Parts: sequence; structure tokens; C-alpha cells
Amino acid sequence: MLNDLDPLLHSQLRLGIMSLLISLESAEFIFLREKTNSTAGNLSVQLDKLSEAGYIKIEKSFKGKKPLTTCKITRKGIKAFEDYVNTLKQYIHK
Amino acid sequence: MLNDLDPLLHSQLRLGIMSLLISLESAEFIFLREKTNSTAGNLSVQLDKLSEAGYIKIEKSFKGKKPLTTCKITRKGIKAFEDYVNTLKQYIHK
DNA sequence: GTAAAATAGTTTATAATATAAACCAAAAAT
DNA sequence: ATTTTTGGTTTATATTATAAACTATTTTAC
Repeated sequence: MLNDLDPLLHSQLRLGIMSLLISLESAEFIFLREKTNSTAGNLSVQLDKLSEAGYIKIEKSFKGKKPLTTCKITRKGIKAFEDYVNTLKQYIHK
Repeated sequence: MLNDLDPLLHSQLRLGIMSLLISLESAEFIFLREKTNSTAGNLSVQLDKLSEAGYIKIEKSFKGKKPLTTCKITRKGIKAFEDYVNTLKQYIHK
């Protein structure tokens, strides 16, 4: 009846990250921090979790001489997000 | 941009409870436990939280000689649920 | 009729999670 | 040259969800 919601996505910050990445395909750490209104620490932790799950890919490089962390959603991440949304619909309408 | 999700509703079990109550208007403890597939202990705790927030009203009576806990969603609960769903839409479509 | 098991929960303890605070290295500004 | 800012990571803490243990009554089985 009510299916389980992927706990990795059922978190405000991680869902926000995924929500942004699904429409952008690529985003920088700072951008994500601003859009999600999160602290750098929290964002760092949650990005790692999404990365470890294979939902996103994180690339660390340099913009000039400053570190630059860039994130992309993976095919697996897109699938997980879509599944999550479909499951959620059982909860929010009807 | 991305508004905060009411943490009281952003929990699988509590959301499930509210989802059921919003279409049923009244449900018994046992019914909720079965439909949400939760343990009695967890359900008891989460019902209390929803009750303390004023999102549901809990009535304890007896069915014959067995205790009977009946739950109803309140107007405040309905409003909170609707707000939650609207906020959630920012996350899941777009 | 009494011991065992089931019902309908509550309370308490534990594990997991999210978040914030503290920290680090390098770069830019004063 | 030292203070501040940038772009993060790591660690500690507070919150949460969940499970386990418990209670009281009530059936059921012997």
C-alpha cells in the first residue's frame, strides 16, 4: 500500500541537492550551498553520502588556484529520484 | 527558492499516518499500524508527536473491554499537510 | 480454573541522522 | 605581514526514528 521512501532521498537537504542536479545536470559546491541555504559542513557530508550511493559524481579540481567541487547526477541517481517521486505520490495525493 | 519542509511531516511514518487520515477522517490504531506497516511502539510515539503538534486528535475509549485508540486529523493538520505538499512540489517537479 | 498466549497499547533504550561547530589550507585584502 | 575570506573537510552534538522491553487486560487451551 504505502511503499518505503528511499531514506537517502527522504532528507530535505539531499532531496534539494538532487532536485537541483536533476534539472541542471552539473553544479558547483558554492552554487548548491546558496540554493539549498545549507552550511558548507552539512552540504559536504550530504554530498558524500549521495556520492557513496552512486547517485551523484563529484569532481574536485581548481578554478584558478581555488578548489572547485563540481557535482553531477548519475543515471542511477536519476532513476532513484524518479522512483522516490513516484512513491511519494502514494503519500501526497489520496 | 527551496522552502523548508515541515519536519513534523517530513518523516515516512508520520507522513503515512497523515496521508491515511486525510482521506479517512478517522482511523483506529490497529488500522494505522497495518496500513503503515509500522510497529506499535513507533506508531504510538509518532501519533503522540502529531497530537502534541495539534495535527491530529487522539481519543482513547474501549471496544468492548479492549482499549481503542481512534485518531482524527484536525483542521490545523489538514492545513499543515497541504502546505507540506505544496512545498514538496518545489522539490519534486522542476 | 489457571497457565499460556494474544491484544492493544506505552515507555525506555539504542541506533541512525542531520546539523552545527571547529578546524584546515590557501588566497585575497588591509 | 597579519587579518579576513574562500572553499571546503572532519568531528562532535543534538535530534530522530526505531526497536526492544514492558504493562495490563483478555482470550484461548488445557
